[in-house]
Amino acid sequence: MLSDSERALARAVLIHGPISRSELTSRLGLSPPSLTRLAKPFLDRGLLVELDDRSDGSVGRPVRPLDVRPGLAHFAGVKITGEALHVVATDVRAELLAYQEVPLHRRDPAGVATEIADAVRALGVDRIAGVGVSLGGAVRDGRVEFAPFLDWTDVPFAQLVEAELGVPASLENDLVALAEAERWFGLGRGIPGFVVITIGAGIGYALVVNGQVVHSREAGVGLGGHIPLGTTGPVCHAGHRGCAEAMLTSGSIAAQVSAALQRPVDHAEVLRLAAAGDPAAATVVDEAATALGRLVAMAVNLTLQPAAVLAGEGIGLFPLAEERVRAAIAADRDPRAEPVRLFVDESGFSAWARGAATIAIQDAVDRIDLHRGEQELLPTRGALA
Amino acid sequence: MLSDSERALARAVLIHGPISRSELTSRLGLSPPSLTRLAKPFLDRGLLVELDDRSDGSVGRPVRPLDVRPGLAHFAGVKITGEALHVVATDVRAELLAYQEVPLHRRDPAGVATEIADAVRALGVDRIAGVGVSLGGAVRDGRVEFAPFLDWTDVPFAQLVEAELGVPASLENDLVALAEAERWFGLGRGIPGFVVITIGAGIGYALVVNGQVVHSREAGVGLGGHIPLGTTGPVCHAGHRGCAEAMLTSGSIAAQVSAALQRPVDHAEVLRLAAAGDPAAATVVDEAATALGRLVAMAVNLTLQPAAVLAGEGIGLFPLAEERVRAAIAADRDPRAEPVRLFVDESGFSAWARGAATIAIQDAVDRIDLHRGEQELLPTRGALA
DNA sequence: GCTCGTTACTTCCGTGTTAGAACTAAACCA
DNA sequence: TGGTTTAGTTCTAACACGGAAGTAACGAGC
Repeated sequence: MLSDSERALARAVLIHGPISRSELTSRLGLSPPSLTRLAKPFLDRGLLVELDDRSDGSVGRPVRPLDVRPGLAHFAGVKITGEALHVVATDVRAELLAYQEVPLHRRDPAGVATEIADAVRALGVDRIAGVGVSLGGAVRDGRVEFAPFLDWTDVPFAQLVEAELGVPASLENDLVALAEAERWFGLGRGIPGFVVITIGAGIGYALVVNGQVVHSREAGVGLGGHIPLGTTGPVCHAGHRGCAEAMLTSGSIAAQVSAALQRPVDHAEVLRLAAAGDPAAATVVDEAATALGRLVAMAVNLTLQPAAVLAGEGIGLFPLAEERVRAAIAADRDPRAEPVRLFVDESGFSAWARGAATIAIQDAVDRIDLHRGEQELLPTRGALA
Repeated sequence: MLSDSERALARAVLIHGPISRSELTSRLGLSPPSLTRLAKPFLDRGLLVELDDRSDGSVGRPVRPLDVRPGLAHFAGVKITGEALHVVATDVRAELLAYQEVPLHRRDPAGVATEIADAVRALGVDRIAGVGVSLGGAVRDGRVEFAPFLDWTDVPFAQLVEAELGVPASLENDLVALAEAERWFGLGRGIPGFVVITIGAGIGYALVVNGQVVHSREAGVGLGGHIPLGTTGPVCHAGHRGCAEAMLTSGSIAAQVSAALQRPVDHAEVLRLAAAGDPAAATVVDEAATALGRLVAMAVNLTLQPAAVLAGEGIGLFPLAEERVRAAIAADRDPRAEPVRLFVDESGFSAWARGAATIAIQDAVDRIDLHRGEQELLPTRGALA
């Protein structure tokens, strides 16, 4: 519906706005006349607005930056895990308006769709123009091809959610969605390539190269989890010693400390103990930090991308042992190579749902039709009611 | 000089030709009228020709495939190592016409340029339209920014070679050039993404994602070489035990077998001994094969690209222990993931020079001017004389 | 306080690229 | 011999783009 240039303009303003036309010309490689022509329909329809950004002191005519109209629409994002739904409402830039975790009672597609609809409605955010859903597994064209933790195969899940909520639903793999969020609105904004590593219940991995998330059949499989990182660590459920899963997942870290202390401790308590100086917890956290550094180093070495975004609910160990992580990266990296830029997304679980919302936002941009209808980003009135 | 569509057409015919206009429409996303219009100037100037590909049995009007005019031009490719020049002459599709290795006597830029010019002329191939030069190090815009093995810093080497030979010279990092060759004319043709791993005097690594070679400041540094692959192997010159360099380079393999046999053997002899069943050589080769498999598995896991091209002068060990390599890959890979497609370029040293020639070919395509001059791909008469 | 320079943006218009519709070309087939 | 199928061409209208020139809105300097 949008031409390539129109879509590029919409994305650039969404990601980098407020932004002047003159900066857009260099960023998009278009001439000033083209910018005027392209921006007009967006302004006419009220999708974009011109800000009155009065003189900043420099000479010349002041800029009239373009921005997305405030309050244009809201979006919902839902990450499905085996036990719960993590649900967010965001604005058009994926800024959080509300976040909630609700337990998941049913596992069948129709039941999950119903619970998603209830949870999104319960956020109490109006004017939701789209909902994004992400989960671990293989996803294509709105269908869940394969989701092991729910035991789903070839489920047309987007249309189920769409039918329940009455707004367009978008479906994506959870790691691809997270990578998209970091690329558009997150820590990776403006960086052409980076790896995304998440630690939590499992190890997640995604990759951005040349400003594009690598979509691969591989994305749903969790290949990063079994990279060998040490020879002394515990054994993961697949039988590898010292692999990423064994060294870094919350469960494995908690189990190691529990064994050392002879009492059950959970991951959060491990971090508290380590921060308080408990030697057993500190040792495990230090080992994990070294393993994380090795994983980052291998990933950036083999992808040729000298930047990494760390995220996930288990990333709390990073602040406790940042020096160890950086030392391990440096040890596995050629000193002539660029230093690795590390970005840590400490938002935990909500980062996943924010990723899902980003997918909904991206799809909404692609649905804009400048030649028809009313407020294109918004659903029919009362759809969520 | 060429528009985007013209360049896309030229590249598609070069890479996939002979190819019909109708197949080009779907490949380039253009309409039949556009194909007619775009192809005409190429045909008029004699750069492309229509083949008389008589009826293939199917119904309908027979196709008139487009192809590059036979014998349109030749290209030279030169790979510089510390001790020698590897020089090839090729046709426009980087098919080898001649190959020669000549020892390098001088190390200064002007001297190397002179020896390159002599070596290219000595090939005795006429109508050379461009020369490509590749070497290990950081390269940009025809300048060698940094080449440790020659001790060069910021040398405008392309213009030196151009002045010596009188034909356009192109300069590129050796691994990027090799990856470009595999992508356009080699084993990776038609595959959207793959990793390139070379073994020989060193370990080389390059990456193709979304049909594009990843150009990175990192490319010249050799980051793949110190990936840890085993705990039992020898120690590399940087002090890592069991890293890719220690396990896989020709020198390290020869040294291990020499130590075991108490006499000096070179890499070629190691392969002969291993093939003949010598236990010491076979053990070292098997260990190397396992390490190679681990390296491939890690690279494909972390780049999300389920294909790998293996090349380099040390790849002779692959046929001897292919099963070990594949077993090692499978062991480090999730069984749910796609099987890794392995391509082995056994052309040894000439693959490097062919990569350099590919860079010259790519640059020649970009130099085509349909609105001026005579035979654009060819240099002024007698330039090489 | 007027002009001048500077930067931002717009209007006008010519150019070049694109694809739809209709057409021609060249085969097989009944 | 005429219908069917596939390939490719011609004609033409739409349109996206940028160059040239014009307008807008500021600060600076006299």
